Amino acid sequence: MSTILIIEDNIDIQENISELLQLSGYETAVASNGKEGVRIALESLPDLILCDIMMPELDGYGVLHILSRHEETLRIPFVFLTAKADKFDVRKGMTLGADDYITKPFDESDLLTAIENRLRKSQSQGTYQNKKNDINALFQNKQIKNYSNKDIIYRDGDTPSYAYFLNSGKVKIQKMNKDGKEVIIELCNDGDFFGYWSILENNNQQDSAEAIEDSEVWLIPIDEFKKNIEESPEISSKFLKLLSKNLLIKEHKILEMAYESVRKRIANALIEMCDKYGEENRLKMKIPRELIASMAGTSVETAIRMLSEFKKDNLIEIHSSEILILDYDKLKNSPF
Amino acid sequence: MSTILIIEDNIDIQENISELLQLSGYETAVASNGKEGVRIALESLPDLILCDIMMPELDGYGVLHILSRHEETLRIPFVFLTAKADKFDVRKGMTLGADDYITKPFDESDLLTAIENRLRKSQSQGTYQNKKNDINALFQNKQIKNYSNKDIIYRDGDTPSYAYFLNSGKVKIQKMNKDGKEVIIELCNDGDFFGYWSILENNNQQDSAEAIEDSEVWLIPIDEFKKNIEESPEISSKFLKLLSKNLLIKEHKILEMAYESVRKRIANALIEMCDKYGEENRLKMKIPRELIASMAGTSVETAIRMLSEFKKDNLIEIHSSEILILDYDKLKNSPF
DNA sequence: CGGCATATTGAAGAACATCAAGTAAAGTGG
DNA sequence: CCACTTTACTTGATGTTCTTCAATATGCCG
Repeated sequence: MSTILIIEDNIDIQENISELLQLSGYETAVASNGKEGVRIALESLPDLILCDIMMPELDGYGVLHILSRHEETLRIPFVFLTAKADKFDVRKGMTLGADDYITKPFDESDLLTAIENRLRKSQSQGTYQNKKNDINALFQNKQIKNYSNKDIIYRDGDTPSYAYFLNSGKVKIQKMNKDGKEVIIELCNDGDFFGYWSILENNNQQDSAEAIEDSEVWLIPIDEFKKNIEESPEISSKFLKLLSKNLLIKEHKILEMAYESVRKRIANALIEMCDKYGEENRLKMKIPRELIASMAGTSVETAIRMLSEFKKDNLIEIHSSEILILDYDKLKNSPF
Repeated sequence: MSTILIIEDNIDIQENISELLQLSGYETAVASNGKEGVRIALESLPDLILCDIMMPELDGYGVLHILSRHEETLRIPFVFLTAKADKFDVRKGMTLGADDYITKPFDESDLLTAIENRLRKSQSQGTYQNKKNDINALFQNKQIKNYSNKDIIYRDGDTPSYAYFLNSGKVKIQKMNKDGKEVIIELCNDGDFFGYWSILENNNQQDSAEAIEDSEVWLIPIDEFKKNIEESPEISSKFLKLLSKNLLIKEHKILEMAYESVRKRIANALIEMCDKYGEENRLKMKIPRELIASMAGTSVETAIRMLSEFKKDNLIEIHSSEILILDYDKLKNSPF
C-alpha cells in the first residue's frame, strides 16, 4: 500500500484530498505548511508527495528544493497543487524537478489518475531516476542576485561569466543595431534560463539582458555550468531541448519580421506578453510603449497608433498605462 | 621518435613535406593516393597522418572515414592538407572527425607547429579520445539520398523521420507565411547538419528544406539520432554548440529584419552567400533573384532594383544570371 | 522557333518612419 | 505636500521606403 503526503495549508482542501485518497486505498499523511511537510517527508518517506505552491513560511518550491537535496527523498514523485492556472509557476516547478502538477479546483478522477501514473512511473524506474538531483546540481554553487526594474544583468559584448536562471521576476533579452534601435529577442519569466547561449558557443554575449521588474536571478558560474552540461546527460538533454525550442521560436520571429504588417506584429507582441505574463487570456499590467515597440521592431509612435486602433476596434482597453486585452482570440487570429 | 604518414598525390609537395619533416626529426611514410594511404596507415600505424583532400580514386574524406572505422587507426591525429582556402571543405572535414587542417601553400613553421600541437594533444589524451568514432557512429545506419535542384527534402508540418547531413551540394531551409511569402532561414553547405531541431523538441517540422543544386544527403533515422545524442557526450555537446551558434545567428537576423533597410539586407544576403558558397570574396554563381529576395525578406522586384543599384555603384557585376562581387568590403561595410 | 519561366523597368499608392508639438504622469527636492 | 523637472505618452503632418500591379524583355528548353 502506498503512502501519500499532502502538504496544503487550506484545511478544507487538505481533508478533502485525504479522504478521497483513503477511499481509493492509499494511506495518507498531512502537513499544513512547508516546514512541517519537509519534516514529515523526511521522517515517513512517503511514496508520493502532493504539495501546494502558495503557503506561508516555506512555499512549495522551497519544499521541493529541500527534499531534492536529501538522498532519501530525492526520488519521491513530487506533484504540485496550484490554485491558479498560472503556466509560469508550473514551468518553474518543472524546472526545479517537480514531476507533475494539478490545478485547483481539480476533478477527483484527474487527481487519482495523475497519482497512479506517477507511482507507476517511479516504480518502473527503480534506482535509475535522479533527475531532480541533476538539475539541482546546476544550482549547487549558485549566487543569488536581485535586480530591480531597468537594471542590466549583462551587456552585449561582455565575456560571459555566468549562466542565468530567473527565479522570480521578469527579464527582457534584447539586441541593439548601430542606430541604437532595439529589438526584444525574448521575454523571460520565472523558471527560465537565459544568457547561456554564448557560453555553449564559447563566444561573447551577443545580446543584453535587463530586468523589467524586481527579479531574483540565480547565477551559475560558467565553469560549473559547463561541467554539469558535460557530465550530466539529463542536463545536456534539457538544454538541447531548450535551445531547439528557442530556435524554432526565432525562426518564426524572422518570418514575422520579414513579412507581417506592423499591426499584426503589435498584435502578436500583445499576445506573447499575455501568454507569458497574463492570466487566462487577460493581460493586466503596466507596459511601457517602448517595450511593445521593440518587440514588434517598430517605432514607439507607430506602436501607439496601433494600440489606439485596437482600442477603437474594442480589442483592448487602455487605462492610463495598463493594457487590458478584451478579445484575445480576435486579436490573435484576425488576418488584418 | 614519431612517424608521420603523408598522403598526397602531388609528388613535389609530397617530397617537399617529407624532407621538411625528416629534417625536423620525424620519421616519414608516404602514399600517393587514398587507397595506398589507408593500406600503409593500417600497416604501419603512424603517430599522425597528413592527408590531401582532393585525390583521385579515394579522396581525403574517404580516407578519414575508413580509418575512423578501424579501432587501431581511430585515434591517430588526422590533419587535412587542402589546396584552396575553401572553408567548407574544412567544415565538412572537421565534422567527420579531422583534428586540424592546413591550407596549401603553407608556411613551414605553421606546418611544424600544427603537427607538434596535434602530437602533444593526442599523447596527453591517452586512451580517452574517441571523438571520431562518436561522430561517425551517427552515420552507421545512414541512408544516402540524392536530390536535384528544387527537390524538397522535407516540408513544414511533416513528422520528422530523419536528421539530415548534407554531404555535398546546397540546401535552403525556408519558412512560408500565410500569404505564401517565403523567407530563407538558413543556407546549408556540405558538412552541415539540418532538420534536427524539431526532433530534439519532439515537434513537427517547422520549416522546409529544399535542394538548390544537386545534393547528396545522409539521412540519420530519428531513433538512431536520439540514441546517439543521449549516449554520447561528444555528440550532444556538438549539437549544443551547433544549436547555440545557430541561435545567435537567428537573433542577429531578427534584428536585421526589424530595422535594416532593404538595401542593407540585400547586401547582407549577397555577403552571406559569398561567405558560404563563394571563394576568396568572390561569389560567382547563378542565383535566382527569388532566392536573394527571400533571404532579405523582400519582393523580387525590390531585390532586382537593389542589384541594379549595386551594379551602378560598381559593387557587383551581373553577367546574364551570374553575379560577381567586385568590392566585398564596401558591400559589407558601407553604412547606407 | 515558340512557349514558359525568369528578369527588368515603370508608375502609383500604401505603409511606416520621422519630426514636431503638445499632454499626461511620475519622480524629486524643498 | 506642492511646485518643478523629467520622463512617458499621444496626435498630426510630411516625406521616404517599399510593395504591388502592369508591361516588357530576356533567357531557356525541347
